[in-house]
Amino acid sequence: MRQTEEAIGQRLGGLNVDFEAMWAVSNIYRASSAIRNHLEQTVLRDTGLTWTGFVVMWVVWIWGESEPRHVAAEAGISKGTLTGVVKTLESYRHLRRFPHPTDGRRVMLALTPTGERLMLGLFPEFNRQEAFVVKKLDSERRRDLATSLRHILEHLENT
Amino acid sequence: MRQTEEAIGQRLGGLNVDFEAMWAVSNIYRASSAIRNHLEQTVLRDTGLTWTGFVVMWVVWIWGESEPRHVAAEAGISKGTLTGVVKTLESYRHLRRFPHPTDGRRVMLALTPTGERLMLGLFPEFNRQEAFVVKKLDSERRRDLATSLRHILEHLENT
DNA sequence: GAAGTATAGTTTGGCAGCTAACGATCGGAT
DNA sequence: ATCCGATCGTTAGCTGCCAAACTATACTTC
Repeated sequence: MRQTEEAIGQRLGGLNVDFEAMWAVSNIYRASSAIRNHLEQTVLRDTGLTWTGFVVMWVVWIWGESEPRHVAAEAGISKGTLTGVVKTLESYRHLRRFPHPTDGRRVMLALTPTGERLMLGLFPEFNRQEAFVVKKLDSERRRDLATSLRHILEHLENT
Repeated sequence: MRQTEEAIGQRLGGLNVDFEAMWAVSNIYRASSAIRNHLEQTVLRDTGLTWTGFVVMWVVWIWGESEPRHVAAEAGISKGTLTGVVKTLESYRHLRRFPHPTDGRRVMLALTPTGERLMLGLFPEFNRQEAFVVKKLDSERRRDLATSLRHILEHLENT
């Protein structure tokens, strides 16, 4: 890691680089990948669920019957991706889709009983691993981290 | 966003949830996705490069001639993924691979002259967008953010 | 009833992401 | 010289990720 910083210093020394921004963005991305891998290799491994599959189930679990565009927005993925993930979760019998009562364009999503049971058993484990991930940060730093990231998200959403 | 928190409070109220950890992890992931999209839709769009394509070129640019497993580690992706991304970058003539002088198992990677020129023009733009991404945070918060994330990364790497 | 505009969700094409297994190569021990 | 264990990079299979285009449906205006 220190070697990396030296190599970067040497190559980019002559340029006018915003290193604070660079490290912030780089670390967000790397932490995100590492966390996803960690969760997929621990809690999610035996379920066959991917990170995104879990998140989609979680959103439907939280909100109850929902519509695809809303679930996609809450999960932070595109509608096209949501369609693909729902297809996968349907094949696992964790989630089902059915027509909207009055609008033929719309679709409703809900967890199956199997999916509900899975979430009840899985979420506490998932949350324990989330706590493990941030274990080295004290409470204040965790809140500051979440707050800074929310500011970034809001800034990008208002662009 | 506030509605989301209310729905979560209602569903998870009876469980013993570490909300700080949950929000920290969730926001890391969402910020990461949003940042990648932003960069792919702005600076990288006209180049045809993906986020990961850019990162791989950047790593080879910083280190000079490199080997795949090293580039994969620096870029935070698996060796299998690195092979696929290198294939894409080779087809764009941005990067080339050639045999290791003495070890038949190993491969060397280097940017082509075209790739070097692209990085010289692209990186300052990329870094400007990185600065834009974190624009709403002051200098101290940016450093704290990068530091907290590095602690998370180190913790996960030592598991 | 017809036309125009908008919305919802799906499909398409292409790229990325992982793990696990594989083939090629290397180095050490015998 | 041969064997064995380890390493390197690639391949296979599967899932996720996007934007853009498409089809079906809804609503408003005339």
